[in-house]
Amino acid sequence: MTTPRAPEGYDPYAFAPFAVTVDLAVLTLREERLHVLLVERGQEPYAGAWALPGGFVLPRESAEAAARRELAEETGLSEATVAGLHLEQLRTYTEPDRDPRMRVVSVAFTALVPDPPEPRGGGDAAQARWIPYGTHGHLAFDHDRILADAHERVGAKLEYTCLATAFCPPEFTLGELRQVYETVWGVELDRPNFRRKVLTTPGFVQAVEGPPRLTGGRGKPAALYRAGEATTLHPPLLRPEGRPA
Amino acid sequence: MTTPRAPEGYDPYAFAPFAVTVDLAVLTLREERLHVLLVERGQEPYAGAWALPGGFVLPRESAEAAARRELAEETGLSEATVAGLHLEQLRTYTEPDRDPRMRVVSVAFTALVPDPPEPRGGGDAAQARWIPYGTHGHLAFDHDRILADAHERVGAKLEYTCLATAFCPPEFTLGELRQVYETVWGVELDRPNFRRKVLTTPGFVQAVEGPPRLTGGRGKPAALYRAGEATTLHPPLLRPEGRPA
DNA sequence: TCCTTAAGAGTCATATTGACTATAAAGGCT
DNA sequence: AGCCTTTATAGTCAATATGACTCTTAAGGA
Repeated sequence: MTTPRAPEGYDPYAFAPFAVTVDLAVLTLREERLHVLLVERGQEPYAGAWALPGGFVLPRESAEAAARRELAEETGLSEATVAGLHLEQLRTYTEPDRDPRMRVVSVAFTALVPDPPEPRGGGDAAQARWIPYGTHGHLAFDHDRILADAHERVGAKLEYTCLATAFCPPEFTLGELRQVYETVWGVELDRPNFRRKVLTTPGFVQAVEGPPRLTGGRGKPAALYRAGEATTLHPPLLRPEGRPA
Repeated sequence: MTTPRAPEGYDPYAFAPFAVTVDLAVLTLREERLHVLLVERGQEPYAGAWALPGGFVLPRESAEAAARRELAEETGLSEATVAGLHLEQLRTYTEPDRDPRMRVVSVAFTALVPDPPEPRGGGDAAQARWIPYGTHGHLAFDHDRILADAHERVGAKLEYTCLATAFCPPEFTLGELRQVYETVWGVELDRPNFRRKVLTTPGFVQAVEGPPRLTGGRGKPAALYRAGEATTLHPPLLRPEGRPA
């Protein structure tokens, strides 16, 4: 009846103080596999377990700023580089017992990184490493859930946005772009059909002028493309089989 | 350098306490228009302005539980009814100055309500009302942004999920379902094509047996349907014109 | 030189959509 | 009663988009 209603009637005793953190699901492609940046915990609880990188939101900082700061710290990338990366709020995790020590609300972000650098080991006893997605056991806290949510979200957004280019360097081949879809979705796509779809979607990619070709390894050299101005795909590029689960 | 890293090294002085609230964008359809549930603020700041309903998250409560509790309080619907409504986390708003008094992080939710009841006036001086979307002026705090984000999200999810049925009562006609799309998107849809799409999408709706028809007003009586078991639409039901903006 | 790998150009059948036409079945009016 | 308006529902047809393939080109490796 007299439960506090916000934003009227701020009573200093009407709310409990919460700690607010950010957790990052940092994804990248290495050697045709999806990898996640994980840190090994040095302290209890969950000492020795792997966890998503993250940290406290500072008193005068937004969650997004905190996430970018942590991302730079954990990956060793410069602030300027990190400023250009795709970083997106995923969801906020608020279960009262998600941290056994105290009430912590965590704003989770998904970050996509092309060309992953080796992470610098954390200043503490913890190490940070790129781990192939799915090969880590159970993560600390509710990070299994966060990571699964991130993977699902990224997979879904590949269908109807141009997100895939965020996994690629500034210039890329259509083969590399197709690899993104195949790796995240775990399926094989038909090359000619994928090519047709990408090239006929206005604004998805734009051809790079100049030396029109580049050879990476085996096979015929491929043309290079840059990300276009479009952000959404209409019509979408749907996964095979239909169901997005 | 020695910025606190979570989840290791919890230092009680390493983080500032935040207040955590929920804000609700409660949407419904009344008389072929999209309406949003707003409360009038009785106190400073923004006294007299309209705002989204919301309130503090209690010490042992998840944000989702807080949102459902607030939703029941503001709409006057029973807890059992509210338990069945579509409630979905939208995004978390964390700008340091979003509340001029103190640091408040707000987890925003979108709720969809069929058959809207008149809201009960709040216990305080504030009143709660259904307002046609777009006819409210500027809302308090960053609630303009939250409401716009909610509208955009709902519009996008209509394309590739079965969300539209959440706006409808348990049994509805295809005309009512089409109204949802037309109202949220602000477009007119071709009746026969819409019908074909809905009926050929497996699991979107299921025909109601028994008295196969019901008359609401003018025109030929329409058959009744219930929401099906499907949650996603494959292929999606895209907005006309392409662009989702 | 031959084999393998991948890019890139096409073809063809099918599936899905968008634009329309037509009929049916109600209520409101005159 | 007779007509007009409104909405539901059944179809048709052409334009698109997609999925499954084939074929050629241009590398690298053995």
